Amino acid sequence: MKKSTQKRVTLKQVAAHAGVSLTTASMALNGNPSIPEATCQKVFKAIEELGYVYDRGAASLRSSTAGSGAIGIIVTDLVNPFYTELLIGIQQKLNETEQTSLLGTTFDSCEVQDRMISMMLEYRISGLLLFAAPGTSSEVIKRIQRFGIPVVLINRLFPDLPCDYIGVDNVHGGYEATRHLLALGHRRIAFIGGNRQLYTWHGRLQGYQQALNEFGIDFDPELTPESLCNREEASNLIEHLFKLPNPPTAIFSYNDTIAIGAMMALKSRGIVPGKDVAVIGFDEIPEGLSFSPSLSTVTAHPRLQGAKAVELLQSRMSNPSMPIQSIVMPTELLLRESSGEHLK
Amino acid sequence: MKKSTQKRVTLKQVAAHAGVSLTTASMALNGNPSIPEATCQKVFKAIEELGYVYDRGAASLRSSTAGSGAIGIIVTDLVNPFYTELLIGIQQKLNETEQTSLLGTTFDSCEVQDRMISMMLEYRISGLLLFAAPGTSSEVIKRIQRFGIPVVLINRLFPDLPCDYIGVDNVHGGYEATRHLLALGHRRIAFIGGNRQLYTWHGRLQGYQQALNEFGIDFDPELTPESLCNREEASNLIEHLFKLPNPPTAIFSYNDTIAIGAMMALKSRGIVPGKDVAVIGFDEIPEGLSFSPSLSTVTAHPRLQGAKAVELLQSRMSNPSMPIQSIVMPTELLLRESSGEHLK
DNA sequence: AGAATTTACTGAAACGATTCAACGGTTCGT
DNA sequence: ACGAACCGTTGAATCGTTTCAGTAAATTCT
Repeated sequence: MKKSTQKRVTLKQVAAHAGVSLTTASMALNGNPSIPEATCQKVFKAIEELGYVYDRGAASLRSSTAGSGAIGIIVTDLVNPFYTELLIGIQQKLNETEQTSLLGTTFDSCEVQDRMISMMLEYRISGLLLFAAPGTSSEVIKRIQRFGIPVVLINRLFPDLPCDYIGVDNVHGGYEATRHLLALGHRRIAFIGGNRQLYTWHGRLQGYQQALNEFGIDFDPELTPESLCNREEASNLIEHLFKLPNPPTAIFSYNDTIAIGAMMALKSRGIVPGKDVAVIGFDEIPEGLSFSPSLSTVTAHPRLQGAKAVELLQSRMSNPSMPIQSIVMPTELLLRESSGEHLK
Repeated sequence: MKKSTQKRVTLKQVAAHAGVSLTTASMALNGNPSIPEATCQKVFKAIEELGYVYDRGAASLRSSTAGSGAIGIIVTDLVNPFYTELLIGIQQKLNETEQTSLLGTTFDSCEVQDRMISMMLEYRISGLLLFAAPGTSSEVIKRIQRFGIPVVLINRLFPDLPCDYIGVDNVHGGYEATRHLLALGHRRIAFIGGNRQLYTWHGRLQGYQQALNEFGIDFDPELTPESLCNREEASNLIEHLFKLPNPPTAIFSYNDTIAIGAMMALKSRGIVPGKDVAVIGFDEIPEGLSFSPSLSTVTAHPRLQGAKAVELLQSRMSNPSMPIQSIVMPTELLLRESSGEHLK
């Protein structure tokens, strides 16, 4: 019942308690080399005894150039496990370096994203990991950069915008997946899900087309239906696709979530993925492994990508004049059950 | 190539540009009713024209009682989709109310958690949603409360600690699941995974025992092996369990992640879950629906729970003297394929 | 030994907002 | 017509920290 919402202990009180000046205390706290060990000890002892906690807001007020030290993370949609995997990688890395993060989820809305960015600017983040919502204008990013805040774009590249970027090799991933299906003997291969608003979609489509070309197969637009990235939409796609007079025998899916939705829809129609129809996804989400049949996929190494994104941001933060980096991570074709065997 | 890391525009400049005093500008910004519409317009026009961004750090410096306005979220382990679901619910709610969040992931380590809490205190969060790591001492929470920061505990209740709490009815959930299995004719029912460090584990076990009692079945400690919450550990559990002279015919799993790991292990041994062995999980993660057989589970409505946790924190923040709340959400038995049919 | 440097520390001015007491001017009540 | 109440506005103090310029004592240099 004690209403002891104690007033915050300030550094001034710490200084008094330690018998030094405010300035000395501040310097001791920041490990300024001109403060001798003994004095530091006194200050830290006082901090301990009084239960002092540092006020980052006040601190970053004076040193106006640096931000609060926190880094912002904006992702579009936690519902897609790929983002969760990415976030896990990011958080693990941040834990290592003991950094704090502001998290925002846009749920694919640009307005929400704008609001989020404004908020983060108000909180004076020191850096931003941005997984841009579809339709994001490059102006939005330029605005952040104008405040001197480093930005790392994840999986979404803006032409003509000087900005660090990390992504995966969508073209090669799409190429490898499609090529594998072609090598298995498939000739009607669909590329399903995702949409042309997505930067990654274009790359994966390009790889798909490249492989088709190599095998001298004509591109059939009917086999590349677009969709949002959820299971329900994927189900509709399958519905539509298997009503065609000449349905596909293999499916390369924009991502794993869609692949799983598609496989569920196939199964409910009595079509066995991995046997009647080959399926390959993209991303590598954990669910792909537990699904029957287990999902063959082009892995983007999402956790590693998250970790690398943090590393990139950190090097940018510690060295603002470093040349712009564009990291394209190699993809890897992960063959499991859903891609099936060679056609007889 | 413009090195135009422009200096931050301050409210003072805005005031000058609008032809009013700093005080007036501040009040206009905060919607103080004593500022007439016309003046507000002038100020907002100036804000627009100068590209002013509010500095929350500076603002929260003066009004020392309130924090920065951001709320902290600490979860243990994003790898378990349950937490992701919870986080989705939290983020959706926060988006509605346009609040910013600091996210920390402890990966089940108390030291990391301590560090995270300290950080969040330094950033002066206005409230904390805490999914406490196993082994967390109640002292840690008391410390936060001493700073006058509202805390909402999720799924982990500390006896004798006056603190808001939201969780699910573990006992009833465990009871219903077990009872259902008993009603199907099962008599060897295992309760697998989780461990006694977890508050929720005890509740679920209690419900399990209660149901067994009701059917006059002796509790067999061999049927309640503990484990960490991941698929590999679940697999080991199955390995061990099905080496017993008298293996179980039904499994009630501490959570869905373990249930899925267990079912994968069963399948790889040629045992068909939903037919040879009944399985029921707890939580309701999306993966449970795509798995074959689809996972019967006790849903904790994770997204709703996340949303409600935010609501609870918000009411506490707006009304600090409100009596302590303990919200226990009802569970619901979600019957799908894995629980099977009545034994012949 | 006297000057120059170093060492250990400090006072005071920032940083960008909030907030309180106070201002002159209009309107109201009686 | 006089004081009270109100309105729109403002100057100045304040929050907790950093940082610059400066000081007095101790050490080094020549």
